[in-house]
Amino acid sequence: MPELPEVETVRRGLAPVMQGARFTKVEAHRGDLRWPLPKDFAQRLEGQSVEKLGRRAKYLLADLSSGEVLIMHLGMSGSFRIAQPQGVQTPGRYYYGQSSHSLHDHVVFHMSSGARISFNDPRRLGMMKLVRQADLASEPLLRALGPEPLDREFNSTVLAHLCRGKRTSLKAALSDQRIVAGLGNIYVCEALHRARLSPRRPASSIATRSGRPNQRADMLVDAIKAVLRAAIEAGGSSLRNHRRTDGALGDFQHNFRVYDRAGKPCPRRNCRGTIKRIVQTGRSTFFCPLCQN
DNA sequence: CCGCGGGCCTGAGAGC
DNA sequence: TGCTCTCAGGCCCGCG
Repeated sequence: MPELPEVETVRRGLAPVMQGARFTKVEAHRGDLRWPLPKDFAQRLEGQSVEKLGRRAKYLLADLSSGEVLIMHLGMSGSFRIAQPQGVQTPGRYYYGQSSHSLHDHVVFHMSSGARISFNDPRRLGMMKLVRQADLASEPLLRALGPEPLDREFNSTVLAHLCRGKRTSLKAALSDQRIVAGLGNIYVCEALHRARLSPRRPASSIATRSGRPNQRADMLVDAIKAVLRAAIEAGGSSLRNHRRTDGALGDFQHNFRVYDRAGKPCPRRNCRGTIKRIVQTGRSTFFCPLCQN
């Protein structure tokens, strides 16, 4: 499921009930996620409080009072749902007892804030891992990640430099977490359409031979930032599994310009093209062959 | 270094 | 109704 906007939506939902709260009880119903949970997973969390819930790329990072960091990834189908205890009922929320815990709720956090947080992941391609804070910089999952696209430091100079000399396609380059961290199949397609760039174009073509950004690089960076901001604003995109932590759907899927719109007219003003689906590096790419060059 | 394909999993939807 | 096939928002690994 989740790309940067979905993960950020989840982070914003979880932060109010996790930050400053303590794990009073942790249930690991299934430990065989993408990688097995450590045997002492629950014990290492129980009693610890969450000092901060952050995000890096598509990873959620909970800084714990123990000096460890809980790294969480939603894989393709992971989601978190918050249930509030009876007594602090808010309309539209799920409550204890109303849906106790369902088939794919593999991990459940009970927090001192009163919230019960369930991690649901049908395909079990998600993961959780505990590492020492001091080891975070050398953590293999995070070490090679490229810049955060919404940070100031992500600009056309940086992107052009990273794409310099790359003969691989723009689509593949933007999907590569080492070049820019957090984009996935949807937002790469959407950003390229907004930037009017063909997904088939060589990545190197956004840079001059010496690695300086050209106009295409400027367009692309603006498009990436714009689409991610808009998607976060909309609470992410709900196709199959993504939900906000209160169970509500995200809204951004209604704003897709190309993703999953093969055969439909290009939404760009005055463009008479038809959205096409092709396969690149084993994944569907959607684009308008007329206005994306 | 690079691209590609396979693998990890389950479930939804299409077609027969 | 039920079977089979394909595909899905991610990412790691090994091959050539």
